[in-house]
Amino acid sequence: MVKINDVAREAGVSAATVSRTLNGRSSVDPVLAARVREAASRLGYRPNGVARSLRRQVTDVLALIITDVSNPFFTAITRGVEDVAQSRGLSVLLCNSDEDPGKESTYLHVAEQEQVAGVILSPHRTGSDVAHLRRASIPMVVIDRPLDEPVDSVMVRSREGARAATNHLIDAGWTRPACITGPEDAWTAQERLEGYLEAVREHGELAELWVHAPFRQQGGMTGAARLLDAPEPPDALFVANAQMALGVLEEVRRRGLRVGVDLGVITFDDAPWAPFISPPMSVVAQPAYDVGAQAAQLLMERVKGTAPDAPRHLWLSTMLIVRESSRRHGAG
Amino acid sequence: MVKINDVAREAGVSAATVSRTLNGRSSVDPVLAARVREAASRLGYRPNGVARSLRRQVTDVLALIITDVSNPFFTAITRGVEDVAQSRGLSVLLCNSDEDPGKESTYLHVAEQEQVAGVILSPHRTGSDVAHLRRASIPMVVIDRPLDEPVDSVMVRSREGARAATNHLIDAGWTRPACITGPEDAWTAQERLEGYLEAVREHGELAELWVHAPFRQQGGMTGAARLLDAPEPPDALFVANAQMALGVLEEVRRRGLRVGVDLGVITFDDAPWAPFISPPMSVVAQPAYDVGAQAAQLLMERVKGTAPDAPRHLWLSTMLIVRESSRRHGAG
DNA sequence: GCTTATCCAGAAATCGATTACTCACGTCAA
DNA sequence: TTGACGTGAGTAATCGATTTCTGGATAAGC
Repeated sequence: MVKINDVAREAGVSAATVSRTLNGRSSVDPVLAARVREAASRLGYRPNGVARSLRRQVTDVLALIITDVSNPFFTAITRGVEDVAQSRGLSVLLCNSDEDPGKESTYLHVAEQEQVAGVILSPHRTGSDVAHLRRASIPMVVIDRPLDEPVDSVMVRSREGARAATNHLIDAGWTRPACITGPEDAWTAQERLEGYLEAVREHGELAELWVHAPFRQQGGMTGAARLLDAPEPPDALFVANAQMALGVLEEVRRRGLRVGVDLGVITFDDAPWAPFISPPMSVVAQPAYDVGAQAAQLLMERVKGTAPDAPRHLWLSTMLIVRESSRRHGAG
Repeated sequence: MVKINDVAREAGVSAATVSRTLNGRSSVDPVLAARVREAASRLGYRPNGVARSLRRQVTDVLALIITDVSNPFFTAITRGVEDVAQSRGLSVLLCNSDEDPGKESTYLHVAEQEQVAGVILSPHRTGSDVAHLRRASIPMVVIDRPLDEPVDSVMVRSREGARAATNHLIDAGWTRPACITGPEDAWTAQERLEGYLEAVREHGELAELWVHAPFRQQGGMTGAARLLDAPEPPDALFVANAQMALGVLEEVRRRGLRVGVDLGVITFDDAPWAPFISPPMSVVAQPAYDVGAQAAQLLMERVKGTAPDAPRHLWLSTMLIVRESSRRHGAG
């Protein structure tokens, strides 16, 4: 490895001058500067980021702590974060917490230890412990779920989306809509259930049918099975995320039910495949990429110190996209 | 921030003893050790990872440089890498190069600057410049595509998979199978095209029909359009990745063609939605998660120095999964 | 009982950059 | 001509942990 002193020797100046030249923070004689630059490129000098970070007390790294990149919602968020970070010259440390408070807290430790410039966190519970980050004054932006702390956040109006989806099912003529939502301790799961319940209650007379299940394909399967095995099964399902929706489809198919005829289905998340399944899936689209990009933006401002003291809260809206799975077709 | 000296003072010992106690590399009087541990936990001491990395000359971070996390193949790889890394106490720096040599090389710089423990790279071209990493003696594992360097690699037998897929189309009764593959300069695109050509040539008499297009949904659309607009269009398509396949479906649908009747389709990558589209998509499944997990494993051995000098090359097999889209159904 | 080996804690060097401080040299104004 | 001031380069301190070096105390061996 070629170090700053090697460059200094090669250029016949001091290390300080090399540093000043390369960082441009203070003026350097053009002649020396040229010599430094020439020497640096001849030797292929690349400053040691670790040493720099230690001295400057900040790194060029953001930590992104989410539950699971495989979830298309988070995949898109990740892309959004990475794009913004990249454009600002930062890198992203990807952390999957898998809804496991232990993993989440391990990663929060890591973020602190590695002195990341900032953290984007999708907290498992509203009580996630970020005291350490706060103490280390590492800026943070929370996404997708709230946190009991005064920090910036970028959220999605889940509840409204859920309500709209459920209302749409009812308007389409389904009479027993049910909700398959995520785990009880997941805020988004609760919100979507709430939205469902609001819609159902607005219409009176309707049964309130729901189950909690893990936010995964398997969860969708078992959730659907439990609902459909009930004495009075639902005739339509509002599903709380895309991965679950695939499980629901699996179970529905296994039972030989026809989506759009025997059963209406609508789900959260406009996964890229939604238009192509049979029948095309109606969805509540979340602006996932934007959630990531905006969160990264807010974080950058905090990192640079150009943000106001008070925490900012962005609420992004969902969009109801009606395709076929939620429409009621005659059974012919 | 509480530092090692604070702990030392609190415990009434020297910083060296605190370090020794907490790292357990050398023996420390049990009484002192207990005092240190107690002090550390009372103060909530967390060693500064940057300082540690500077001294130890390695970080606890791996760089994963891929083209795009949004591609389900890479999403799964990412998960595989992250799981193994996490179990070994390392973190993953996620880098999307978007098939852009510039971005790729920027990220290789970052990896070197940040002194990552190792790099997992899906190189854009076989000539990607990793000389710097080599000079910095940062271990590396290459995935998905080869590199003109003697480094560990984990690859997929793409060509065989492509051949099997094409043979399957032919066996199913399609007479003019075509291939929609990735960009000309992408190795996997070439390999899959080669596999297609091998199969076609084995059968003699068959037309060789193919187009190159970007490995994205849009690319699949335009690729399909170009093929289908030809004077003698194909009657079956072998598509080189999942994202393109969605584009192909879009175009096919736009033209009112029926998959499985007017047109056979099979694609690379068993995306989670493949069974659920209409008709269910036949695929060549790649062991994506394993590619990531194995690569991480190999890398860990290199990092620890327990690997043999000679580079190791793992070749993982694909699996042909026949569903409906590739079968030939009567047009009635 | 004396010498040698062993063990362990503290002092100090180290990792590689950045930056506060110091000082030499020039310029300009009085 | 001299003093004040400004510019810019070098010296050395600094970031916070790890680790080598050093020396004192104890144990073992003859």
